[in-house]
Amino acid sequence: MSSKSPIRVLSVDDHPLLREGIAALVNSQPDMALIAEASTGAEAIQMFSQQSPDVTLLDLRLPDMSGIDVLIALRTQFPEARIIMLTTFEGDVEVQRALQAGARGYLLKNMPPTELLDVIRQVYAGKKRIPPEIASQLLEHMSDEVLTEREVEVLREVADGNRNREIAERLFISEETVKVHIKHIMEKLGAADRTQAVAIGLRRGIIQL
Amino acid sequence: MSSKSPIRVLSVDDHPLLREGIAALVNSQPDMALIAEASTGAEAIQMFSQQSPDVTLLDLRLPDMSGIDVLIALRTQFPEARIIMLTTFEGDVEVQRALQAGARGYLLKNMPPTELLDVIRQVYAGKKRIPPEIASQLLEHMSDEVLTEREVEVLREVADGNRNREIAERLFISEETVKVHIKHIMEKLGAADRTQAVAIGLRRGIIQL
DNA sequence: TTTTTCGTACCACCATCGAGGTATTTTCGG
DNA sequence: CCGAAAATACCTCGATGGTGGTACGAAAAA
Repeated sequence: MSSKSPIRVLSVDDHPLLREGIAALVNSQPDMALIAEASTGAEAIQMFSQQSPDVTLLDLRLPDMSGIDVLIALRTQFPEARIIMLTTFEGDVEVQRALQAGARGYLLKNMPPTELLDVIRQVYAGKKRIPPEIASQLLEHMSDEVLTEREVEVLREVADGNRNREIAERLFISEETVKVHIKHIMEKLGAADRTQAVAIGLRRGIIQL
Repeated sequence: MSSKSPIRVLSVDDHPLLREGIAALVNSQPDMALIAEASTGAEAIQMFSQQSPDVTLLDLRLPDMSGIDVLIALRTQFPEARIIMLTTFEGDVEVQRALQAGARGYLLKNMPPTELLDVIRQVYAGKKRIPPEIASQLLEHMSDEVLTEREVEVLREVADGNRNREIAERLFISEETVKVHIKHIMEKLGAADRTQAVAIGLRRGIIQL
């Protein structure tokens, strides 16, 4: 066992302090080695290409692009990439999209370090690992209908405080169509009005502030 | 200089990985020493009482209570406590409340480590230190009128998707009064309608999801 | 190919919201 | 003790939002 080569880990996060913590943790394990770090999506893709890490820890929020997009880019170029998403929040939509895009793990940043090490080893061994609290939250909205692209777009406009007429102008559609979209959004999210739809959309990670 | 006793630092954060990063960073400095850590507000207060740190790094979001409340509790018991708030977000209201409650510094977690070290030294030396980007954001809303307790309460109800009549029932006031409150809220926040008021309230940290 | 989903659009109708104004009581700081 | 601010309440009225129903073309899935 001690002769095996260590698990080569790439850490992608825009918080230097957190990267520092991950580095200390990973390097303290005899069977792991942090081989590279990145703080942006572009850097992440470059580093991955150069280093071909065994396991990649990927933050969901990066300065230049969404972690999901990095995930998709990496999995497209390197289908066998083993990637664990790391995030502060628990919007179920983000989790769902990450898993669909091929993430092998999904961790909250406030989890105990042993949990992270455990997940790294499991994912390296080819398994998938999602903590129970995230899995259950995911199941809760499993049967929910998903908003379409257009609906998300409209919801964003609503969150900006635009009136139906303004949204219509901005999206080059009629006010009536906007109403239909909003009706569907409220039905799908179980919201009583547009305001609650925005609140739910934010809580579930469908839109961002 | 080398004979001086080091700056004794207490780190309070519910993210073990981040604490690990802070520990590594602080302990790498010859003039600093991390003497204790805490992951909850209660722990933080206990640790502070026991250790009397020179500088305390305090996360804004803790599992048991708000970082602001911890800050207030500490400053009440120990008026000379030198506390630096550390957070992921930039709601100006949080910053303002923290500074009013006597925080000596306010840092975002994605800042470079040298910045943190710098602030620790400055605060230890008795100075206040708020990074320019936070200060400017604060100034932007300096002249804004502040929402009253009641208005915040109403805004929370609005965010939950309640209609005016429902809010009236829940708060035991008339629907007309609710309208007046909402009118004032929109005026103060510069919102076009209730929905945008909620979005702004969330962005500025006036209400939480 | 047929069926379903999505986006588009229109209509009528009622509920709700928001603007504008006035007024009373309480509370709090000067 | 007085003035300002806050919370309460009522009124009117025009603007906006949300419900229900129908419809059609395109694209995607079956």
